Amino acid sequence: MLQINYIKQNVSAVKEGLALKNFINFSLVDELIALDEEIRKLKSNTENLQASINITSKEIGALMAKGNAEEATAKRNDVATLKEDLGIKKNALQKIEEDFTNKILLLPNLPHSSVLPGKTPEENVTVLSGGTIPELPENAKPHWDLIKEYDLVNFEVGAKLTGSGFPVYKGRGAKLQRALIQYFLDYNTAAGYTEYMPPLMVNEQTAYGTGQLPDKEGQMYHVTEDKLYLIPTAEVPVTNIYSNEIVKENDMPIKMTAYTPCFRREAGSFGSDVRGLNRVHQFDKVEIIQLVHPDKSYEVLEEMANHIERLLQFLELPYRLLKLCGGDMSFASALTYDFEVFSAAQKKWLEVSSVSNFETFQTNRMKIRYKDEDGKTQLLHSLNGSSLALPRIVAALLENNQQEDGIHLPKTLHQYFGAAKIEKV
RNA sequence: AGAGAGGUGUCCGAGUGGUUGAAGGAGCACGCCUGGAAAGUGUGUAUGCGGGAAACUGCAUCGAGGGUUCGAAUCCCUUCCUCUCUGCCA
Repeated sequence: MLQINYIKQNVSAVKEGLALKNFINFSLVDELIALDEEIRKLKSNTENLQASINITSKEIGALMAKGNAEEATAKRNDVATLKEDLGIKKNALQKIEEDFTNKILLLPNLPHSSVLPGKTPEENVTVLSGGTIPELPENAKPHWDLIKEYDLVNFEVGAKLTGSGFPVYKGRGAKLQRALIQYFLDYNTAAGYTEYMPPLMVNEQTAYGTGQLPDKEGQMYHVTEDKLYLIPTAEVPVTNIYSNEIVKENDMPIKMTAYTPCFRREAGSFGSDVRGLNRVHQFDKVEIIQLVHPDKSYEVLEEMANHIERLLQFLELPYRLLKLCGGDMSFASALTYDFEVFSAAQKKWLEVSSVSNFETFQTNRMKIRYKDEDGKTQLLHSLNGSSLALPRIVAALLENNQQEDGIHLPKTLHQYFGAAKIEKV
């Protein structure tokens, strides 16, 4: 959520930023400023009324104590008049405030000054790349064939149990999941991230904190009976661990990692994007999250990107890093990098990690703050990134490493998987 | 799931309608005392929003939301959470 004081002081910069994010309803900005003025006026109005009521009430108390009932009654009547007036004004204030809140929630975060314009994924910029794309023979198979051939993942059974997009991992397929999760967590904790295991369902307040609500309501599974949402990413519960906290300056940066399944309705997806493991409703992901001093957040963003890049190097996958253009960034993000790996048989770049700096957009909603040297309360910056999302990593690992005698796993996984390759059955 | 008890500041803890934003204690910060430390001692020590150059000041907040009242931490309703017992259960 943007801060109204900032908006008021930087109207044109705000509008430019919104334009970069393809948000062109500028009149909303002007409307918000006008509403804020109105709220201020009404507020001081009601507060003054309340102040005189408070004073008179104390006077009544004093008069009662003295036994001066007559004067007390007179004062009571005064208060009654004031209260009537106050009631009307308070109602008006409440309505305007609601209106204001609903409207300011519609504003996306402003992009960082380095974000380039653009409306579609095609306009993202490749910042760097690494690894080598393997030369596969003509008959190389896409992962959806390999998982059948090696009996690793069964979509049909998943569809029977739940529905499409809920894979059942089996045997070595299941073990590969477990190995990857274990490896990713070890890699993250070695870098100073504290491991968490959060709940997989969150309440409304928590979903609102990281920006899933009200923006992405339809993308989450909703347990209506208990008013809970299945988490679309560990970011939601884990970032909220510090909601409504004032953290000590020495405790920054806060570095957290968590493995969770992620649940996404993916309404509106179709075509080859959803083939095999490319897009599913339930998948495993290890996430890294940092809460940092605002001066450090962009430094930390680079650090997190480096951290993820090294992980992809250990996995020996060909990768590239994209800097997202304004129009392709998420609602809450100020700057986002996407890591993609090349899945050599389907000849496709697949997004496996998204690293973002949200600046104060989330922390403002969650009220995650610290005290600066002057004793003033300031918002932290929040960042997160996947390290990593499993299904597409698995897709690329299977496709890129397929050989005559089986799928050769990268060295770093041998110990975790308990074997150097997945043999043919 | 049923019955009961309870949720107060960083922590413990008092407070059942009227200078209570909240006693007392601990902790913490600064000062005094000390060769240094401990002990002792003095002062200070919540958050949000608004006004003010500042001193300071207004409003709100005693789990959350609503209500009664001139006035609520205190009374009523709703809701969440914690604990104890019973039930159920991995």
